[in-house]
Amino acid sequence: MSNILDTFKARHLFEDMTSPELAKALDTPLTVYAGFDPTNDSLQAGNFVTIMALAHLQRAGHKVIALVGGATGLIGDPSGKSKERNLLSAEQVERNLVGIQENLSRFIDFNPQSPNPAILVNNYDWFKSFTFIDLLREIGRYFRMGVMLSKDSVKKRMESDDGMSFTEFCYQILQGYDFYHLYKTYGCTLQLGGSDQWGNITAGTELVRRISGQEVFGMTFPLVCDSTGKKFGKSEGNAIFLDARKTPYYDFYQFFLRTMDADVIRYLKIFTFLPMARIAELEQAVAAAPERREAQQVLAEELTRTVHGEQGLAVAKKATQVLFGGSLDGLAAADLEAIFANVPSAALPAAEVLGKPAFEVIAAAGMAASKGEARRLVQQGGLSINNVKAGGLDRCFAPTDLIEGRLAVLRSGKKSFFLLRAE
RNA sequence: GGUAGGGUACCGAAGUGGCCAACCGGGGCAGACUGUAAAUCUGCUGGCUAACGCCUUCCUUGGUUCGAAUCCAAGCCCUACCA
Repeated sequence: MSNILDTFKARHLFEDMTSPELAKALDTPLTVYAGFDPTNDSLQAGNFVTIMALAHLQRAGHKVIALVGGATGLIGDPSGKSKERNLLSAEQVERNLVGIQENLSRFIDFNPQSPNPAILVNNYDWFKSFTFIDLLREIGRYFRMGVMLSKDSVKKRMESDDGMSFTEFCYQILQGYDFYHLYKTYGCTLQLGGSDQWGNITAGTELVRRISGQEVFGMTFPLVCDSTGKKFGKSEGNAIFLDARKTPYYDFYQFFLRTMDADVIRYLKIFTFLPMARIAELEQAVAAAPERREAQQVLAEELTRTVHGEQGLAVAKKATQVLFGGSLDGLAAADLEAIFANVPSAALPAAEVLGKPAFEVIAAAGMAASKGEARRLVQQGGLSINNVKAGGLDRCFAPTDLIEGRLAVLRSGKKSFFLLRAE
């Protein structure tokens, strides 16, 4: 357990800590927490680092608290945001909590029967009855204006054209109080977060110190970017979700399979529990034969298995095999239905498909946002029907394009599939 | 409350009476090259249209004008400084 910090460092999970004393403190089991934003009913790939950090700590014997920011989510964290967020409704947050715990349970053990179960808390539970007066009297007096104003997240926003509202400014007070509350209630003495959370985390450690005189710790991990500097976790502008209803098994698997060579080893360290020796082997493999994408495959498999289980992984791999294996000949409509169970699809009356120009059909089916977009796609040769390129605006749907007379697999570009049913 | 500046397409940002569906950059979507990589190059990126073209747009509402994103008035919102 004493080398948990070394593990973090070796796996790119360590950026900074509030005090070197933390290294010693980690020799005995601590209670640690990290926060998640309930902006959605599913966590995203961007949350993986936090999740993995907590999971490592739990495995090392520390007590883990996952905090869902039901209250702070109602406010919106200004860190790293150039604009104020839309506020969430309380009911929305409530719904999102359920999904988030489900996601977390894939990585972190919440089972109360376990020897060291994690717990999930919602800060709305302690903020809902807090009055403005309570806040000012009990917490506000411990916060110094100079410190608050000098936070990076505040300074940046003040300098931007949009400025900052009081609501957002107070975010650090709420997050700071979270830490105090968890310290008081559960003896929590360590908060984890991304490096963008530094200001909020220190707000907490300082509040605890001022009120109780106790030193508590904060630790941050680097924000994960790919080698071109883009924030990790988005594919073609869309977030990768852990919930299969939002991101199908296939897309989830593919997202990791498409990882760049330059990133894949680092990702293996961060996002998997594979032993470092195994990762070193894979590093060799990438250097020797990058085109085999062995490391990418392992990465995609590991994560898909963890999040979606063996069954989800099997579906994703089968689909990958079929789609990148070339022809769809010999596959029954029922097989395709199963493989594409989570792919966007639409059903149209057969009369609106057969004999109609392909671009009109894909616009009607919703694969393209407008006829103009559909036309563009077809004109530029970006549309494939059943894995065969369909060029030309005059391309029409023929009966032979429908497998068993009812199904067509449409693809735009290389990666984006759409299932069309004719009824 | 005062003063100044500002609100243009997904974002940033030109345009300041007709040549404007609106320069340019980013992003996005495709194509070529590839290893389902990166980099690079090419096309597209309001709606309808095979196309000519037509239609709806430049915060809102009115107005001036043959004609407005551009001028005027009122309103809404944002920012900075002052109070």
